[in-house]
Formats: sequence, C-alpha cells, structure tokens
Amino acid sequence: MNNKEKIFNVSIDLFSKYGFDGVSVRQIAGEVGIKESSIYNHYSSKQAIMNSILDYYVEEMISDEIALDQASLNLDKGFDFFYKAGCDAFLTKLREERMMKITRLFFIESYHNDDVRNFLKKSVIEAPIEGWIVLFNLMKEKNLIEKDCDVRQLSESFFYYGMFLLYEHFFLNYPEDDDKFFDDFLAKTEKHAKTIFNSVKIEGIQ
Amino acid sequence: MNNKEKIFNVSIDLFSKYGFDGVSVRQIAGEVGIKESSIYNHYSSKQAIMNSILDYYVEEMISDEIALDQASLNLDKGFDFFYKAGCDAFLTKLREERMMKITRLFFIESYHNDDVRNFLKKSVIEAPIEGWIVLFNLMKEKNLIEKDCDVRQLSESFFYYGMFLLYEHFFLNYPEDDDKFFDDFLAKTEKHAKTIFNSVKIEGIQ
DNA sequence: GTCTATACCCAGATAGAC
DNA sequence: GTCTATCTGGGTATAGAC
Repeated sequence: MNNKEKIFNVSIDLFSKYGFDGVSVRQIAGEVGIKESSIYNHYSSKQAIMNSILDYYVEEMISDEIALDQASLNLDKGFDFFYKAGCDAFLTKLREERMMKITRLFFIESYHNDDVRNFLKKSVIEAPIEGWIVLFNLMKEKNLIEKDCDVRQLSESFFYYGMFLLYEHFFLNYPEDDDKFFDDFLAKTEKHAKTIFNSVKIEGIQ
Repeated sequence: MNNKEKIFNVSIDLFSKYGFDGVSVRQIAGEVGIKESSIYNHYSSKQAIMNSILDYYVEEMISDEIALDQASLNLDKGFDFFYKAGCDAFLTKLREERMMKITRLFFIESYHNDDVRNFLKKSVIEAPIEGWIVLFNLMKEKNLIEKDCDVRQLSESFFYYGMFLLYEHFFLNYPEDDDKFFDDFLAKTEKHAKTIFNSVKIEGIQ
C-alpha cells in the first residue's frame, strides 16, 4: 500500500472517530508515518482528503440503488422473500468495515456539510421511500393489502424504524458490537415489517 | 438582560447552529457586544458555558419524565386520548424555541460528548421505551391487544419512528418550518400509532 | 466588569534542500 | 517524495490598567 492509500485509509479511521474538525493533518501524517508537509504531495488540502472519501462513499452506494427496483420482481414470492431481497445488497455493502466507518462519518458531518446532508436526504431517505411506495402500490394492485391505506405513511412507518436503528448504532453506540448490530438489525426490521404489514394485509393472504 | 444571560443565550444560538467546535469565544463576545476577555468574568471557560447549557436542558427535560406515567391513568379513555396525553407535556416543552435549539445541539454533540450521548441513550430513548412497555403490558391485561405480541418490539416499532422524525428535523432539515414540523409530527405519529395498534389489537375493540 | 495587550498553543499550508 | 524550517492565522485564556 502506497502512502496515498495510507493517507486515505488513516483519514477514514480518524475522521469517522473524531469528525473532520477533530482531526489534524499532523495526526493523519503521524499515523501514516510521514511528516505533515508530505501529505500535500498527495492531496492539495485537508478538505481534498475529505472530499475523496465522500466521493468514494457516494459512488459505492449509488451503484446499489437499483437493487430495490429489482426486488419488485420478486413480490410474488411473498413479503419475507421480497424484503430480504430488497435489503441484501444494501446491507452487504454497508457491512464492509470501510463503509461502516464512512457511514458514521456521514452521520457526523451531515449537520454542517451541505453535500453530505443532501446526499443523506436524497439518496438515503427520499429515494428508498419512493421505492417502497412503488412496491406498496404494487401490493395494492395484487390485492395483498387494503385499497384505502396511505402508501406514503406506510412506507415511512416501515422505513424510518430501520433508519433510526442505523442512526442509533452509528452515532450513539458505534462501534459497539458491529456484527451483533447487523444480526439484530435484520431480525428487528423483519419483525417490524411484519407488524406494519399485519396492519393493512387483506385477511386470508399469507 | 445582563451580560451573563446574553452570553448564555448567544451561545445557545451559535452552538446549535455550528456546534461547539465551530464557534469561538471571540464570536460569542462579538454577538454579545463585549470583548472576549470579558467573557471570563462570567464563565471560567468556553466549556463551562457549554456545561451550563447542557445542565439547563437536562433539568428542563427530566421534569417531564413523569408525564408518561400519568398518562397510563388515562388508558381506559381510548388509545387516541392516551397517546395525546403521553406526548403533550413533552411536545409543549420541546416546542419552546430555546429547547429546540438545545435539542439540535444535543444531536450535534452526542457523537463525541459522553454526557450528552448518555443522556440521549438513557433519558430520551431507553426511559420512554420502558414506559411504553409498561403501557403495552397494561393493554394486554385489559384485553385490548393480543396476549402473545412482543411488547418490546411493539414499543420500539412505535417509538423509533417518532425518534427518526425528530432526528431528521433537528439534524437534517433544521430550522425549516418548525411550526409545520410539529403539526406534521403529531399527525404522522398518530397515524403511525394506529398502524402499530392495528396490527395487534383484538378485533371488536375500538 | 470591561478594556487593551499579550502569552501561548496548535492549526493548515508553503519553500526549498536533499 | 520526504524532509526541516517557517509562515500565517486562529484559537483559549490571563494580567493588569481603568
């Protein structure tokens, strides 16, 4: 691993622990094992390191956005199967150690970084909600759930629960028991999904 | 208002906008209209200002913790009434402008301030969940909901939705449309509560 | 209680030798 | 590409006159 890669990795480590403002260029250089002036041979500024991390994360995450669309093809196989298919690609990607660290970094920086905040709002919250709305509408058409239920409310009731689990883990409990968290996450959101589904399903189905 | 009070208020303003590290003593003094050295006649350090804000918030919030217990007395009057009674004291307090600002400050600082994080985990998340568990158990005893449902899962399914709405508003959207947020919050969480309740209620009740 | 002046520290970043 | 040396600016906090 060359020094540029080392700088990148060490920065992810430190930024995700202490936030961007909580880490100095000296500190990064120290962890890499070079002097701080040498950093500037690889990145033009501290902010440039941060931007490369954010770009990396967005690129990795966006490539998974289509996963949910594909999941809709599996709707006939039952809600459980469909739910797992929808989450699998996302969770597999999120579970990578590097992605977990940057996820925490995103939560930390979102309050004062416009790019981060807009990515979270648009790609992490709004886009999935829209995806779930499409799917709940499909379920309506197939007579799996009641005709008169509010699909947006339903999508939010379903999705925000998982979002809070993520916030709680990455912001308040990190990095306690990462593996346990992901196992619990799947179990908990599945139970939650059933609770939500129960409230609107048409009797006799499933 | 004397200068000590001005320092207190200005600090709440600035800290809640930019975070503790994002604000300098100079900036606070500038807004108050004095020199930074004069700050130290009122507070021994920048951290001391922060601590007084955090103490103020905790004191204000803790005094409302008993509200939920009292709500249980109203359970016979129906879920809607009971839900509103449980939320009213909390929302009224939270809706004060000063409390809204400090709430955002708590969200911002929780990732690297142990006191703030522990308060959020214990008093804002765990304690209410325990309260809802007690209430769902009461509903079981009164045959309002199914005997075999998981009350903790039910409490989390119910409560985390609202917590995410709070996070979303105070962290990602703040201070957009504070009034609209609180109106929406009540409407949304009420619908969500009905969704959750629907999934476990015993038919013929309510 | 507020001021001016200043001490002291650490931050990000640059220049130029090797 | 890395180093030493240094610049510049900002931060928190203190001393002492008024």
